[in-house]
Amino acid sequence: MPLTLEDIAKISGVSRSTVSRVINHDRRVSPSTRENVLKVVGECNYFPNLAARGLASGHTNVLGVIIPAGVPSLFTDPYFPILLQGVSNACNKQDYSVMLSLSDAEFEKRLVGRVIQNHLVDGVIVASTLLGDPIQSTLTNSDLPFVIIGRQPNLIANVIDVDNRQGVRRATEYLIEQGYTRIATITGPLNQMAGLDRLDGYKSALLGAGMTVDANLIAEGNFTEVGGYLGMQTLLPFHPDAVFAASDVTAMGAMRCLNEVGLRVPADLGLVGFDDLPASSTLTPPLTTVRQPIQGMGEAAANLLIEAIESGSKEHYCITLPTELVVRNSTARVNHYQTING
Amino acid sequence: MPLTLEDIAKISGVSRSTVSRVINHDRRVSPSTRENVLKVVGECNYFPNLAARGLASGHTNVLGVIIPAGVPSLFTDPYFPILLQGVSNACNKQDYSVMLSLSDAEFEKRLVGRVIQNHLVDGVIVASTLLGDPIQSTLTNSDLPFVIIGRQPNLIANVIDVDNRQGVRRATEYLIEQGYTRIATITGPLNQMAGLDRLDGYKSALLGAGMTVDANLIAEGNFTEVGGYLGMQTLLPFHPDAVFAASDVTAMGAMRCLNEVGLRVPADLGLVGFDDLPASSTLTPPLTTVRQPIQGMGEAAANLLIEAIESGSKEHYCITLPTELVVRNSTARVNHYQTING
DNA sequence: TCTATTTATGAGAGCGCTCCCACATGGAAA
DNA sequence: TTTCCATGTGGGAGCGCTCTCATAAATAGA
Repeated sequence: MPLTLEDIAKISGVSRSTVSRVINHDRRVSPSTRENVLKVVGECNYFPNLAARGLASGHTNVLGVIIPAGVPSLFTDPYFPILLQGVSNACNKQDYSVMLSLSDAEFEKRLVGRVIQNHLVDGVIVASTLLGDPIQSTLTNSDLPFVIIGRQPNLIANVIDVDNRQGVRRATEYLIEQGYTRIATITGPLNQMAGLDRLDGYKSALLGAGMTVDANLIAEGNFTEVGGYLGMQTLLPFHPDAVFAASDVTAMGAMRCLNEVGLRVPADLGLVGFDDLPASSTLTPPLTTVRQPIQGMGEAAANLLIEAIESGSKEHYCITLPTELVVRNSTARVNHYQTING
Repeated sequence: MPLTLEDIAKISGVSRSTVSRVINHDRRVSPSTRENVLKVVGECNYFPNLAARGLASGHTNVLGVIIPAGVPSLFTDPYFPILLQGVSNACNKQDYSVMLSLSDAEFEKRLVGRVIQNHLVDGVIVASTLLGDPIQSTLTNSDLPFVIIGRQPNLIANVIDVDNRQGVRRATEYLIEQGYTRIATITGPLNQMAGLDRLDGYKSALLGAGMTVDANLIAEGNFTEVGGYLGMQTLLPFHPDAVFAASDVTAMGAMRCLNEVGLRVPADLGLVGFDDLPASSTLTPPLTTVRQPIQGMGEAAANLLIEAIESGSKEHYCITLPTELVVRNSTARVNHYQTING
């Protein structure tokens, strides 16, 4: 039988209220009493019953993380584990716990209702939503605080995002500066804002440099390895000399395709990814990529949500984290002039 | 303000107790009353407050999933997402929720104590433990039901495992049957039982076939891509003609290394993995591998845990799921005789 | 018909906590 | 001295459920 507040109070020779104040960091306790109580709490290995606390106080110190069904990259892209680790780290630091809700299509609605309504969580983080996902309106209509990762059009909410458009634009500009002229892209899923924004960044860089956007050089992918592989296959007949892949995993798929047909990166084609996954620096060749702080996004989302919960403020914040172009060997353009004449 | 049991009772014209019985599937309610109450519950979109339920009943219908710190493959191997999806599916079906505890090293002890002690979860699933991880004894000493994925020596507990040894033995035997004679392995981390068991299966197949175990043909890996890459590098000087990689991701790393030095799979080397990840069938060449039902393990763990929680039984079950050798092109041994003379 | 048994429902206590209010102190201000 | 407020502490109510027990109604057995 675990100890209760009452037990700790009795042992420390104070009242239940005082112990409650101590464990909730209430200032109105004398230092000596506090110290004494904390000692007993430590010795008895006491942990408050969160159900009771939740019932009495109306909050549980639990954040929900919802990953909607129908995200094809869930099983192949380390994006989600890394994001979860970020959320988890931020929560650990602030004594929050993480409730994970991986909905499968079948239970999606029931699940979301349950998570939102049953008062188990103080707020939710939605990782990766599809455009027009009903979860957005469900959450907006509830009065549960929430944070969405990845901006959504027309949605006033707490949003953590990364500057997809600018990051991709910079990467594409870099390819242009390197002298590539037939720059293709394998996009992300175009039912996600991140996919659209990255495509947009690619286009705007080309247009900004006075180049034209060639629909033949745009292949739709879905952030998966297989998507990258297939996308590269459809691009091949149009002879691109560089490819921007909308995620590192996509780039890996593209690379596999290139290996198969005997094309070399970067000798025959330049390749740029997006994410900067841990694995990307050890690819052959190491991948030039747009780094986004995935773990940082998880942390930021958790922190913003906790802030919203604890302040009770109805303000909405939209935090856009910067990206950074990481240049590696996959875009080390061979200087043909030198090669031919050297 | 959300509705309470009391509200539903008032609206339906019955007592709180009756509504409680209805939502808890208690048989002792007349069909007409039940139907009536259910209608009101549906119309009002009522969900019970889980904190209150938890407090009153002592259980929360929440399972904890603990992934200990220090698992290097967490971010690179889709094993964990797939496992989580399995757990999640089984939980969704039985109205349980999943509490995820990704401990980082810093907070590990506190976190585990909190999860176990604070009565937020009815039981925990430990995914992947390192040998001698103190979490085992912590859990054994608590009286919280738990299930460990992956057997542990000298641990009497609920265990879900896969027949690593037999699966690998079969795969290695297959390599022997194919005529490979210098069969190497890149192991998993040898501080995990799965790593040891797979190595053991490899050795036993060789010995069983009257072959010798050559320490030069054993490279230690850690289930990561980089581990596979480095492992392959250390094996190369000893000229293996086939490699069993202890995970598919490890095999991918090995393949990258082979590509770099210009060795071809399967022409120059046979390669076998373990897992059968979704991506493995689309590699070039498609990977021969030992399939383990990762999602099934997650489901089995959740089901076993829920069973243990609801029965209150102190019995321990050890469920070992079967593996299956999936033969693909990465072990399509070239028939040299035919090649030379054909 | 009357009691024994079953079945359906309601009332009350209490799970372990938080939060509000009441109450003692002990100085500082009047 | 009295009045005031700040500070520290204790007591009580009550969060929304579940669970045990009591009671009412319906059925069965004598």
